Amino acid sequence: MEMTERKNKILSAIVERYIQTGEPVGSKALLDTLDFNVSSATVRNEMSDLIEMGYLEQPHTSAGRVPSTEGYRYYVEKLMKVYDISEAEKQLIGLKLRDSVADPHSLLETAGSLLADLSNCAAVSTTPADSEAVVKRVELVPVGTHTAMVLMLTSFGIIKTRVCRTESEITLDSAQMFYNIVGKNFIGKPVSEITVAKIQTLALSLGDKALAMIPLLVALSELSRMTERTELLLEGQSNLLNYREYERNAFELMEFLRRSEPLNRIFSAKTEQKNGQPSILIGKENRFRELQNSTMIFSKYSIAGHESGTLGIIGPTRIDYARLIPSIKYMSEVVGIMLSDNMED
Amino acid sequence: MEMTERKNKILSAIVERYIQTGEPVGSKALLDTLDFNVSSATVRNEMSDLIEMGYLEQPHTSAGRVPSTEGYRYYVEKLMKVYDISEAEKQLIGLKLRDSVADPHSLLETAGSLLADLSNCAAVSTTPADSEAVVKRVELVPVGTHTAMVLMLTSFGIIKTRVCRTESEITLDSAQMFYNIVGKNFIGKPVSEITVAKIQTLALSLGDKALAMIPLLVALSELSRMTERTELLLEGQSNLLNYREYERNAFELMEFLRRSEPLNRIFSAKTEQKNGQPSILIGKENRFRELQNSTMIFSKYSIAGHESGTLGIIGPTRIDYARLIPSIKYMSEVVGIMLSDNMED
DNA sequence: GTTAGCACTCGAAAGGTAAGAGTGCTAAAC
DNA sequence: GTTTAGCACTCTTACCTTTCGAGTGCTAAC
Repeated sequence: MEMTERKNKILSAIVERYIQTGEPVGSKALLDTLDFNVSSATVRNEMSDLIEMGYLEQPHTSAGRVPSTEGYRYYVEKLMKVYDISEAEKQLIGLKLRDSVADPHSLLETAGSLLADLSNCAAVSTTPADSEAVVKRVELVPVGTHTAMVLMLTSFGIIKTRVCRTESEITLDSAQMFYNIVGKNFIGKPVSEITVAKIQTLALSLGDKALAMIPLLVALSELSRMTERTELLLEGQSNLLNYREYERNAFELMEFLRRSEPLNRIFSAKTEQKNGQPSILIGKENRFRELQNSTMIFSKYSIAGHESGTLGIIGPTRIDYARLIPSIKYMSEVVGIMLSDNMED
Repeated sequence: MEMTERKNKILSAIVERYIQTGEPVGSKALLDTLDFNVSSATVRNEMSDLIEMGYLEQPHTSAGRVPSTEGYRYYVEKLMKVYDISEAEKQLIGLKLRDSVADPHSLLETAGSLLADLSNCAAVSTTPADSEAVVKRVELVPVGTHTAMVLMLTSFGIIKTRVCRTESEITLDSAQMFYNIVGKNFIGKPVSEITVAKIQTLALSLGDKALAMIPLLVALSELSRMTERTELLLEGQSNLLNYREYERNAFELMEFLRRSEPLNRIFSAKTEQKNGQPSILIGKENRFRELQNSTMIFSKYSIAGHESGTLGIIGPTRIDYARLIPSIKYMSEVVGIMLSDNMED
């Protein structure tokens, strides 16, 4: 069967109405929405075609229709008219984000919470990570006789610090030694090369100085791990409780979101992020059972051209695609720009 | 009416059974639990006395009894036999916490998530804060030509850092100038004195150098704000969804927890934390409507003798007091010790 | 191809009944 | 005076039935 212009309009109207109300849509209720005059019977005929084509579903015989995963997909790809994000919203986003631009973690946290409020869904974000990052600079800031802060700057402009304690006193000499070791072995190398194993071999060659150096070097390797590994931030989970569709299994979904590995796997899957458009996974398109009643929309943000992290939302399938897709796109762009700005020079 | 030994035992049995099952406790059901032989009628008589005394409530005539706020309070103060926290649990806590001892934020996060798992409730914790902290040391670590990291160490051993960007290039001279200004005006002073207002007056006396200094000084003032202000961390909210008592209003409670001010107000209220015991607020004892079906148990942790933050849980009133109170106490002690250790010297 | 008409389906809401848990009271037993 | 058996009573829960209405699918006519 072919999609006709009228079928398109009807499907579109059903999806949009269902997104609004969350109730199955009946043939009569649609009539006011449609911009052409037909009877409910005609609409019914069209609807039953749409069911046959797989775009609609019927919870039970005497109820209205509900879009299927395929229906949403068709709507998103062919029918939806994407709203332009309003100037006011842009302003708001810019303002809020600028407030916490200082460190990536809090920027992503703010972005997530903003997105959660905007969408009435749960928002997820990942802090920037890059296993290909290269160590650009390392500093040791003595803070006490036995305490120092190790600071690492990577090629992507991300600065990470870690306080560390040593058994033996930190002297000018030992600091110098640390810089020597770091300069010779780590500066200019990818963070992935700063491993505990490597540090152990290094320690062997240090003799009795090893004891003083090891805690500092271990701290450095931990900084490297932090740079490689992304942190997953979750905001506004409680928003999900407002949806009928999660009445029964909100706990299951929330627990799922807490375990960050599956989400990370989704994000890192080779999703074809077509020309900068957010990725969308609707209902049954999700591989994880826990998400099959949900939709995820997410977008990678790039720091200086490198896809470094992800920003997105999770909600029921009847999410407001037309409004939220551009918001997420815009937000991830802004986040990327702000983080890129931070690494200037 | 007087409490008798038998009334005590009955009340105790009711509370403990209700904590376990969450169902109103009937007179017959109690008989097996009691270590003396009476008929259900006798128990009923005692129960109706306990209702008169305000320790029990009846959801409706033909249901069993449920402890009232006063009933729990009496149980907690007079009847409860506090379990000793097991060695295994101590070990587990120590192990998990040691893993993330590096920075206070992640330590508190781990502690909260541990507590949430342990209790099956939501856990809250606050990062250490002290408005009386004194600036001990400030460092400026240039990171790029226009980027530097400002580091502040306070008397309580807490290190905070912030990346900051300047319009004009950061030179050795400007760094020296920064150190001079800081040394003269801020070192040894309470963080509360580093205000934007103060910085503005300072800037006036700097003439054309002001432009270079202001971003750095503002960063410093922001660090001070961060030191004064605590951050509230929330873990395991989704655990609450498992309780019947939150079926209706889980959303309300979660939203309440998200707004951190009320919780901060509760924590900072002059709660008589008697000889190191955790504070307990049961049901109606809570001033906030949203918490009147809940119990909070929380304990302050001290860094080097100063109460610096709070660690606790929020759950239904039928929380396992006897097991959780010692856990929270122990955990807050350990957290305090670990954070104090960090500031040694 | 469209529409009016109508029988039909099914869920949600409302009412009615029965079962069961638990009570409160009374009067007798200890 | 305390304890207990006995019993009528209360109230919730579950289950069943009925009713109502929204919405359908089909047919025949336009």
